[in-house]
Amino acid sequence: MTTLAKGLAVLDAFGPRQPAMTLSQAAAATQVSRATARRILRTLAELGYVTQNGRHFSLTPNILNLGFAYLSTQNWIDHAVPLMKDLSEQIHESSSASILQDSEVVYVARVPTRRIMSVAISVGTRLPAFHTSMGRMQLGYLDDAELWRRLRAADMAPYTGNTITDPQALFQRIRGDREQGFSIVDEELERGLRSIAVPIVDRRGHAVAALNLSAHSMRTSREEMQASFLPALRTAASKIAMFVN
Amino acid sequence: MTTLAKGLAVLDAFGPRQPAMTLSQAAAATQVSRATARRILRTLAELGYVTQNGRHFSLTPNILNLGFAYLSTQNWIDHAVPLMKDLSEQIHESSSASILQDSEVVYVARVPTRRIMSVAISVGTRLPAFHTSMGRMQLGYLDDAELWRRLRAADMAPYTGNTITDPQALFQRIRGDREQGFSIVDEELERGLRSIAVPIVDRRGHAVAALNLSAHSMRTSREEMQASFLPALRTAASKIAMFVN
DNA sequence: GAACGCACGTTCGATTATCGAACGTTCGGC
DNA sequence: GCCGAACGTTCGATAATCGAACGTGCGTTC
Repeated sequence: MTTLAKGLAVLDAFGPRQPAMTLSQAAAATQVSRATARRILRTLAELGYVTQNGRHFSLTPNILNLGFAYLSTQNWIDHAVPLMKDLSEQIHESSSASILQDSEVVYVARVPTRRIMSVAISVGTRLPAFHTSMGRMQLGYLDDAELWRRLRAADMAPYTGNTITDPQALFQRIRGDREQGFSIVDEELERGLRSIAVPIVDRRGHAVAALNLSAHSMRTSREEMQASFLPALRTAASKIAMFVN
Repeated sequence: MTTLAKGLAVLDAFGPRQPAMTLSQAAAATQVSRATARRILRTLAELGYVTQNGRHFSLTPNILNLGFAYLSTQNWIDHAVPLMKDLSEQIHESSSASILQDSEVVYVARVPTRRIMSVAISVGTRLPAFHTSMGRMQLGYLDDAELWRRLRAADMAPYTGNTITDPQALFQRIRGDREQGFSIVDEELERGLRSIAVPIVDRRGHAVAALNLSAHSMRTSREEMQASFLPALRTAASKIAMFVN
């Protein structure tokens, strides 16, 4: 394990549970010696990524630069947000964009209306790809071998009674969603939550991201989603797609 | 310069201008040898922070984790967003929260309505503290010596004809804003933009952040801001303050 | 189309930063 | 106010790191 890896591990160790850590706590949390933790924290402090008051080290807003370096490389996101806002206002529901990363989707843009999910979704949030509409849509663009690899790698713990956990069933569902060009997921991640997603496809035909709308399952039926959400969602996605390279 | 510092410099080197870099480009951009850049990029790839396709390395969404590590240490932000949304809906204008970092404010939460600024503001965006309402409000909580230090350090390039660039005048303005408990900035950063900010104060009396509302200067007068925006803004800020430690 | 030049990625021994164990220090409990 | 434990710090042995040299692939020229 290199110093760089350890340093990043230290940064990663900070979180809601550990907003501030002493040298020893950081060492324990990242499995490095105290001497190492000391050097790393000193370096990070010099670079302005952490501050030390007393014995406790805590993160500074400077590390936002690192995190947002990724977002700033994805120029299309900037163009997507206003389009998503229009979409959200037209449908009166929250809209999100996410990209697929292994077996998770990572939210990269979000226009919320009222909150319906128990967990607060924001940019950077990760959700299990196999149980979300945006995840399934993007997984559908993988070839069979790769899709099966990820199906085997992911743990299929059910979130609700509706969660599809059978790999074979998931495989067919994902292939079917790809076929029809959209994915609707009904209360598989959370009771009362229904969402619909379409892919954002670049000019080479690759799905670089997915765009969705989500709503209360009681208020919006599957049919209603397909009839009234889908056309607007597709229009927005194709507009956004014009900005991806 | 340690390896950790160089590694972080490489991550930092990625941006809108350089979404993808070859090994040599990264080396040149960060002033390290190609051998060093090679090892760093290999390590970052192993950790999943960058991917290599062909000769080009690019960032993966994993680095968002790093950025959001900071936000997740600031628990109050999660509680602030719904309150800001209420505020924004009540006033029909965008609301933002930011924290002061040296001579810049860093946006940590934002609830947009229609867009009025030329640059898109999002979480992580930085603006010059001395020419923003949120910045001035937080600067007002520094003691004289520290405030003067930052006044001297900042470059005072005017953004519009209204921008206050005289240090003495800025000092008095900041002290006055602190006195009255709010700051209104009129078209100093961008023509047509007027905004009002109040501090978010912890129980020790420190300003941990600022909260603002911004509007078109033509549509909302200074007096109107103070009369109708300020009370709601103050209420929201004091509610948010209850969540800061 | 072949030869050249150039820039790139890669390799390897000298060098330097790094790590584990021992040391001094501070804090909390009794 | 003493003791014990956990903490931060130091320093020589060690292992990762760096600069210079190497081989390779690509574009350019004649």
